[in-house]
Amino acid sequence: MTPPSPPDGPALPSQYSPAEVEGTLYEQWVERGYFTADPASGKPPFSLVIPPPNVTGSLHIGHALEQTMMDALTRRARMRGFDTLWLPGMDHASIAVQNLVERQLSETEGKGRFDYTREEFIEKAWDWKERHGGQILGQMRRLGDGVDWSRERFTMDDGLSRAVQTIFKRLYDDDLIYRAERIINWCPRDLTALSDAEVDHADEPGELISIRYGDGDASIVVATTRAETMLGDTAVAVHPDDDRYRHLIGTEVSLPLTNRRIPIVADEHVDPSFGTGAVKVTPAHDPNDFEIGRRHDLPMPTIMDERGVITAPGPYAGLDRMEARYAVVAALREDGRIVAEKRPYMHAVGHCSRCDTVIEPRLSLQWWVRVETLAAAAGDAVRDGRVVIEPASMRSRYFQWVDGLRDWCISRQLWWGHRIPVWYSPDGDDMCFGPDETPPAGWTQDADVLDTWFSSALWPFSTLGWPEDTEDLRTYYPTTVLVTGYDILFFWVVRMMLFGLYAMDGEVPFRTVVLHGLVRDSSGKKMSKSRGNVVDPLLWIDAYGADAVRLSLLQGANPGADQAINEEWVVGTRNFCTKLWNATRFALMSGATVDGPLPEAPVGADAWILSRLQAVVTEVDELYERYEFAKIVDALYHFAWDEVCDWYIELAKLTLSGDRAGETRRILGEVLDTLLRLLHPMIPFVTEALWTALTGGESVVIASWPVPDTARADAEAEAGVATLQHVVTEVRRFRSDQGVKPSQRIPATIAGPVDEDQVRALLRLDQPGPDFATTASLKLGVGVELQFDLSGAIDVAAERARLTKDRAAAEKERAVNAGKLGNEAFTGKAPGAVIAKVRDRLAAAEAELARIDAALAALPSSGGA
RNA sequence: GGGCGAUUAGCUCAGUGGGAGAGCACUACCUUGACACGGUAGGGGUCACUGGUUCAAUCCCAGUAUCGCCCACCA
Repeated sequence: MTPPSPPDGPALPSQYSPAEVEGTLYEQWVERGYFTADPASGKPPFSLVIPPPNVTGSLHIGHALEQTMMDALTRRARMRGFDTLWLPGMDHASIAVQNLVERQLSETEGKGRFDYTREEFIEKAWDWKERHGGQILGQMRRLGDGVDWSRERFTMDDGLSRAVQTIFKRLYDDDLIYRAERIINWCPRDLTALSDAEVDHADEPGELISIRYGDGDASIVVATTRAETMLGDTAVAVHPDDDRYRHLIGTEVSLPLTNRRIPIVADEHVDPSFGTGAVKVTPAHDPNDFEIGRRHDLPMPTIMDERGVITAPGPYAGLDRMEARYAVVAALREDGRIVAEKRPYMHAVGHCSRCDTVIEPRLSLQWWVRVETLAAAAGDAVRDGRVVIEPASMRSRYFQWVDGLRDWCISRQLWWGHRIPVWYSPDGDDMCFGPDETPPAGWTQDADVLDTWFSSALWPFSTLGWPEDTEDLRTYYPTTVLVTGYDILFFWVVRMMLFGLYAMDGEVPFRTVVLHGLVRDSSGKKMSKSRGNVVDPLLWIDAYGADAVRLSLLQGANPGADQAINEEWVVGTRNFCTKLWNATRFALMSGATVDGPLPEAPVGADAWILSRLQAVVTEVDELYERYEFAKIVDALYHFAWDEVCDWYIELAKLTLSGDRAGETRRILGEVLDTLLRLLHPMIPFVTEALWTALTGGESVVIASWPVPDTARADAEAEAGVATLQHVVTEVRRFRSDQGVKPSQRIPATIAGPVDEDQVRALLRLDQPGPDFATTASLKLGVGVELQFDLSGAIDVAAERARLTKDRAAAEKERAVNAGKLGNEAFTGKAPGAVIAKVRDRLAAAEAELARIDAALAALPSSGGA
């Protein structure tokens, strides 16, 4: 018998090689325009923007996870008939790029940033961007990201720059952007202000120094962790109700090491129970002290420059702040001023999230976004469900951020970035200008640039053409879904909410936010360069294929939860791809067909697998709605491997040579066709190769997403296969216990409600011959009985041990359920369904006991028999 | 200092008020014509601890311990 030749399509090599499979597929997809959105298509839109990676970055494992999730969502949506836009692009990464370029210039030309004009430096930065930036874009192609390259954007391209300037002016005109002198977080290394979000706090051992200010009755003891700041003290504050100091309020003390006299003021902010209850006040170098200074109209001398070098006149001028700290403490000690020193003193210290330098609070004139009304709108949009955050457990984190938001410092003393669109007249008047306006001659533009996150916050609409009223903007905004890590909820998500609602007249930037966790190494540690435990996903892609990397990441992607990954798991998913490969090869060899109607009334395993197939499609759809990627992988993995490969294909081998072979060929084709389409969003390459080979179709990328045919649900067929599986498994276990090799054929009789041919084939049981003599029998719980001629002694001891073990389990089951039914509290209060279930289980356990007892009694009494 | 989450098999993690699960790892057997990147069978867990609620708790509540994360202007 020769099977019909397979349908047209690329021939399938016998070995799965990821590199060969993935080869040119991606470029082919791009060339064919599969990933290009078409607002004129008439299809409903499905849109999402990529969280723009830094232009400096390369693909790391976290990107790989995030992008695979997005790719899966996008590909599925496309298959479901949506006009799908996944918009790619990059962020200009203001500080990161500037630091890189500075370092490069210092290495290659031995010059610093200020050896260049601003224009020259920016030119160098663009140069760098063109030459070295965007490495990640090529890596995204390796991963298989189906993004619309025709719509790629960059946060500093012309359109986005217009968007930045436009919204700045609008906010400025609405009095939502203002300039003010306040204490900001200053990085003495990067020489710029930072927002609160760009400061990382860490508990560190420092020192707490208690210092006596003034002398005798008029003295007061204060404590500080930053002794050098005393040079800028302009007061000592105590609580107004503090009896210890009430008499001193309004008097002055002399500030040690200087000859200044400073007042003692009363301020509610002071906590009388902490320390001595007296606080030194350095208004220019501490946020609290600044507020106290404002309330009491204190002078606010700045005592160090932007690099953290002391400028206060005197012996400490010129010292770095840390050197000054030691020098000041030493001098105070010599002066007998130090009352106590606590060392180490653990306290939180702020660090620059970019360069880890200790932040210096600094009085500085900066630009701010007034967030109160914007944040209220952003909170409401989630509260009233216009934006859904998944998983729901992350919502509290969102509210924690958005409800406690303080004004956002947006100016940065950098060169690379969007320059603040405010100009100053020679007289010092300032005015904001929009992109199409020209400032008067002689006016000069503000020197600062904007926080990188300012432009990122516009990403969901600036990339679609805003402020122009474009077809893309009308079609794809609000975007359908945003996929990002929970660690970026504050930096990015909150800010997109602020600006999206503001710029788009209250329309949200995205309907659903899907937050994924962080990828950790195999021992659960956060990956970081300094730990040296980062893995380069490209190495794994080279070794095992993009599909394997993608699937192993999705396999661990439980909503909002961090996950660990290691190479073994990538190997595991590669093996799964191989399994699919071989299953498809089998189908092709067996003449599986994919065209024409399915058989109306298939029987046996054919009916069963169609029933299971439609159930799996339904399950996968439901899981996608909840973004449960790990569970989708689990469902498909087990369906493919356990049900399709281990059972259906094995059973199909029988029917393929029977008189209903045509039906099986068609259903085998249907099952694999559907399975490959279900898997395609997650493992696009191997499914493309297999699906085109199987079906001869153009591409699975544009194939339709499976629709569950609930009419194929067949409880009877499922029960039939369940019985078969039970019988086969039990007999295999018996054979294994008896040490009978799988290859050894055994004559046997089979009686009961099960397909005898299937049992014989799967278990290698021959028809009983004329000299058949029963040496062992198995009576199974499903009403099936088999008798074997093992032509020799069976291992009675092994069989007795097995049965005894089973009996113990059955007895325990019987006792537990009988106990429950004998408990009036249970029968009186438990729901009827639960009681019925317990009754059933008791009956089953009793039957099982009877079966085992009979089997035990039937065993020969001695081991030798 | 607040807040949140976690603790289930050797590892990484699902899970549910009523029979403890998966993957990997492990053991034994098997070159059965899709696949040894495979097949079959198997071993392994007082579901962190202590109390409480309930007919019934791995699941709900309280407390304890350990770990993790987020927030924070107590000098």
